[in-house]
Formats: sequence, C-alpha cells, structure tokens
Amino acid sequence: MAMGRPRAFDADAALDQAMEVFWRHGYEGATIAQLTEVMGINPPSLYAAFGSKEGLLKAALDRYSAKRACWMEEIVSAPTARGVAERMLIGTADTQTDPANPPGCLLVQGGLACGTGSANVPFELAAHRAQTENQLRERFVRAKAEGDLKETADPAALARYLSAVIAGMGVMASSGADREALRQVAAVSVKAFEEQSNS
Amino acid sequence: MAMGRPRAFDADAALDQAMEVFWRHGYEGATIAQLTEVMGINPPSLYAAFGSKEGLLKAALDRYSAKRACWMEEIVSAPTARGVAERMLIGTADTQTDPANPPGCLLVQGGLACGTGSANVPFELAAHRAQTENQLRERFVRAKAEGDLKETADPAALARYLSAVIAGMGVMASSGADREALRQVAAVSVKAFEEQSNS
DNA sequence: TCCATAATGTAGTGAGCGCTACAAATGTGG
DNA sequence: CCACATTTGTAGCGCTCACTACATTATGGA
Repeated sequence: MAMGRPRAFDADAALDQAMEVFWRHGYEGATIAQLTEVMGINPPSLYAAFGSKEGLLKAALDRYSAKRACWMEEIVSAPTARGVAERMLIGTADTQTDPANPPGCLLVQGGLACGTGSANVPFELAAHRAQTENQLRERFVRAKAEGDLKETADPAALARYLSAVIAGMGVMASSGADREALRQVAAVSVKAFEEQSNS
Repeated sequence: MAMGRPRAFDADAALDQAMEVFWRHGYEGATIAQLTEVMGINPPSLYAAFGSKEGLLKAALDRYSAKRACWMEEIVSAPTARGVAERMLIGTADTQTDPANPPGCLLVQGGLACGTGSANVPFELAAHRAQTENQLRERFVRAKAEGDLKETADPAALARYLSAVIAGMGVMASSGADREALRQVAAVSVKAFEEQSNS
C-alpha cells in the first residue's frame, strides 16, 4: 500500500495560529482567508485536515482545553477550597491579560450567539466551559467531605459562581480591562468564599 | 417647504424587533434579511431610517439602555450598598432568564469579538456596559461617604466586581442556565458585599 | 391643483463568504 | 523504476452578504 504525499505543515502549530484568530475575531468574524494565511496553508489543506471551518474550531477548542488541563490540575491541587478559588481567580486574571494571547478567553469571545448557520458553535463553547465548572464542583464536593467547606455550603453553587466570575472577567478583559482591574475583581470574589470556609 | 411622505412604520416598535434579533444571533450573526423581516419593512426603509447595519445596532443599544434606565434607577435607590448589590444581582438573574426576551444580555451576546469590518461593535457594547458600572461606582462612592461601606472598601473595585458577575451571568444564561442557577450565583456573590458593609 | 419632498416596494449590485475541482507534486510499497 | 495514495497550489465555484438605483406613492405647502 502506498502512503501518499506527507503533510507539509505542523497541524498543532497551525492550530495554535487558528486559535488566536478565533480568539481575537470570534468564530463568525474569522474568515477562511485569515485562517489560512496565519496557518501558512491553502484552503484545500485546511479542509483536508479539519473538514470544515467548524471542524477547525472544534480542533482548536480541544487544543485549547488540552493546554489548560495541566494548569487546571495545579489549580485544584490547592489544599483548600478557598485556595482553589484564589488560585483560579488570580490565575485567570493573569492569563486573560497575558500579552502573549488575545485578551479574554476563547471560550467566551469565540461566539456566545451566532447566526442560523452556526447555531451549534455557542453550544460547543459552552460544553468546554462546563468542563471547568465540573472540575471545580468535584473539587468542592471533596472539600465539603473533608470538612474544609461548611456543612451549609453548596459545592455546585460555588462552582457556578466561580464560573460566572471567570466568564465575567473574560468579558471585561475583552473590552480592555487591565490586569490590575481583573485582580481587584478576583480579590473581591474570593471574599465570598471566606464565608463558606471553616477556619 | 414640502414635508415628504410620512414613515409608514413605528421606529421604536421596529427597533424592539431588531434588538431581539441582535440579542439572539449577535451583531454578525444577524442578517439584514432577518432584520427587515421582523421589522416588517424593506431594506431601503431600514437604511433611510438608520443609515447602516451598525447604525441600527447603535439605535437598538440606545433603546436597550433607555429601557433599562428606570430599572437601574430603582436598583440604586436601595438604602444600602448591600441592598443595591442584592437587587442588582437578583434582578439580573430574573431579567436574563425572562422568557419574554432572549436569554442573557444584549450587551454581552451582541458581540465581544467581531471581524475586521465590524471592529468597533465590541467597543460600542463595552461603552454601554460601562454606563452601568459607572452608576454602581457612583452609588458606592456615596455609600462609603455615608458610612454604609467600610473605610477600607474600594467603590470602583466593588462596581467592577458586580459588573463582572453580571456579565458572567449573561454568559451562563446564554448557554441555557436557568433562573434558579443564576439566583444561586447571585446569592453567593452578595456575600462578598457583607464583608465590605458596616452593620 | 400642482410642485417639492421624502418614504416605499421591486429588483437587483458588487464584494466577500465558505468551500472545492483539478492537475501537478511528493511520498511509499512492489 | 513504476503504480498508487495523499497533499499541495491555482483558480474559481455558487451563494449570501450588506447595501442601493429607480420608479412609484403619499404627504404638506403655495
């Protein structure tokens, strides 16, 4: 069996470039012309590798999540729920204002509302956001079992709360909020956790 | 001087319909065909009245803000900063899940990131969001002067915090979070204010 | 009544979109 | 070296986009 001509570009490197375009312009605002240019390939190569614009987005989202996985591991490894919240919020303030990336969060700016032809894109983003919320909830369930959170605390509500603040920080970062502003938000947010914690 | 043929449609009613389309599909996801259909007019009437798609969005945003103005008046008329926060958060949870409107907030889903041809749309939305934050900040400045907030409280940081939570709730609402979920977020968020309040 | 003015409905315009047909190029297995 | 499989670059497909030319219709003023 012959194997065919080998791919001449690095798919992961190309995905990183595509990710940034989706991040900066949103799914609908990103054009195939822009994407192929930054990826350094031509449209047929893009479609052969990823199937469609939406397929490319999914691949970029998966890579985005994969890159964040180890970061999240370190977050939830904090000893207390309060520590998890603090690391998560401060870390988010920093990453969402990291000049190496577009401001904000791809999972928020990628597209909250799309046209009829891209109706499932918002769901895709929401599914990836839910992953983070689930990780946090599970961590807080554990924290409650360990007596780290009060008996009256609701792990699901706390995880949802953190998710909301993180998404909100993404919105603010996308419109120019600087790192200091987001850290202030993080600092206030953490205080809601102190009421839920023992010690 | 002759006055010309009078307009055959109600501009405000048409704006309400357009607002909903932008709300549900975002600026770029909304098409002129969709807009003219729900507005009950033809493209020339739209362009005669609003100049362009972006002009229509601006008019819709202004109407959106005008509709919220009296609502906001009632919010900031609460006697204490904590009361303001509580009314704001619970009220937001309810309005963002009001079945009479698309879920979430037009100022968030309208478009956080757009293509190169619509680059100033995100700024327009951000400017309108900033109005709310400014109202809250001014209210909290007053609350601090009245001794309602602690001496150590930062009114700007608290307003930013509320702004972030509200935006975050919009993100969650847009992806299907129900009223109960948003009220839980609101309840947790309010607790961050208890630390800042006297009494 | 007749003109000036402005909105309306019909029917498109050029431009840009996502996507692809096709042939040349580049690799592997026999 | 040859046949096969797959990618690549060129060029352009059909379609939808935001937007508009134009003739018509409806008003107010002289």
